[in-house]
Amino acid sequence: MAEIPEKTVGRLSLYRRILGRLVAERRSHLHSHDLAALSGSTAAQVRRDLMTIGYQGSPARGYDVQGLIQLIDTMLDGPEVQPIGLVGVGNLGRAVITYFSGRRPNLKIVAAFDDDADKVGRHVGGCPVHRVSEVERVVREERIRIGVVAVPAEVAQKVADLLVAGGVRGILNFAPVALRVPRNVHVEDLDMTMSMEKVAYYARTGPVGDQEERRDER
Amino acid sequence: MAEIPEKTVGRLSLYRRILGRLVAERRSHLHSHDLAALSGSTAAQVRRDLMTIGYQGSPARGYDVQGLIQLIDTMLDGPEVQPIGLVGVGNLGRAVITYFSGRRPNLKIVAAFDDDADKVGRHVGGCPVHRVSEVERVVREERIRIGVVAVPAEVAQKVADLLVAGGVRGILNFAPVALRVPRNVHVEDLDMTMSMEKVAYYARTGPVGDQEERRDER
DNA sequence: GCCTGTGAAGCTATTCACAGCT
DNA sequence: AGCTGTGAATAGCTTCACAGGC
Repeated sequence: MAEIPEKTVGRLSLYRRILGRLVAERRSHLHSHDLAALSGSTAAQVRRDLMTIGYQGSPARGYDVQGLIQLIDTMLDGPEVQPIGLVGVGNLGRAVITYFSGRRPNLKIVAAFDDDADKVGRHVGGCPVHRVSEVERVVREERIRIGVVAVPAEVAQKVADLLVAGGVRGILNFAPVALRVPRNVHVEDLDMTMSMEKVAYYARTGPVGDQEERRDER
Repeated sequence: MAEIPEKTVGRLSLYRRILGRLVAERRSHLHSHDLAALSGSTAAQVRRDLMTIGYQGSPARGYDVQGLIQLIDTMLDGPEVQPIGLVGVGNLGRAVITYFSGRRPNLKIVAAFDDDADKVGRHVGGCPVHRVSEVERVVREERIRIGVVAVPAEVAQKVADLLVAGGVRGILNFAPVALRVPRNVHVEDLDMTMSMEKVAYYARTGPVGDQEERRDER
């Protein structure tokens, strides 16, 4: 299977979500420009992306919604369920657990970790909370391949080390630090502060253009 | 003032945070490769970034920490405080409010909005919660320029419209939809599902390379 | 006519590599 | 020797534009 470029993976994930909604509306086909409008992209971009994963449409009907979803599923998720472990059950951690419960059945948060005595031993969103010292053991035993770091910056590296020791292959990192991990572990940073500061910058200096033009009319 | 490219803005925000920690450690100067190591970037990248904002170092001592922080401050934040409004006081909304309280004094969440009767009229993290129907009025009255959308996807567009009507110039969007806004409003998407799916993809297919190599040794 | 698939062009971002300074 | 500043080269990503098909 060919390597899919990072940006493309992101868009495919977005396309899939949009297509899921279309299925609910009994829509069976759509054209590249439809998907472009719905995803805030361009028709050429959509065609290029689908080309990368080798999906074929027909000029007459466009792309088949069901078939496309299925292909994206196999490209991105693979066949089996991927168990996920999350460290840090604060507001953010809880939000993440809630967000994911049931949303993508193939990506399942199966264990949470926190050292707050009020949380250990209980369940949050159907997910058992263990002590942080148990990370390595549980990750290994449950064959968890993906870790979520939702702890303060000060302890993020320590937590990442534990996850890696347990054998995770990917980390979703909410802490605003550059984690050091072995090469074969993929880190995806999701940094709220950085995003907020980007918005602030563009809100302050951005284009003072015509009020009525809209993003997706390109 | 020149336009700073989007990617660079992100890295500058990261550099600033790192430099802040260095100040606490009484470090007065650092070289491009130091900042590169701390931020998970490369020395050439750091030099290029600092060049774009016109900061000068000396080959002997490197870059002055305090001066650099100050320049990034003026480049990114501007002089006055930017008030922020947040819609959706669920776990995620609360996490965002907590995250930002006090962290960057120039970016202050001054108003929250939710329709849950248990929340309206109370304070969350020192921030008053209004009814969603009040968004436009409060945004206008408080001169809020930045909105945070932390509501479910179904109502995100409606909320964005209210924020825009009130006059925001930038939106930080946590909802997994492509918001349609006027051209002069900057939208920054922060999509957990997408990031998680990216991690899952790379965790599954990523390099099976040598266990011991580390990210930042380039 | 309007669509897809795609080579080629165009753009943006990153990295190289080296002159110049200390 | 080791650093910064930067033109030039490279790599990566997006858009153009058009052939081919219904």
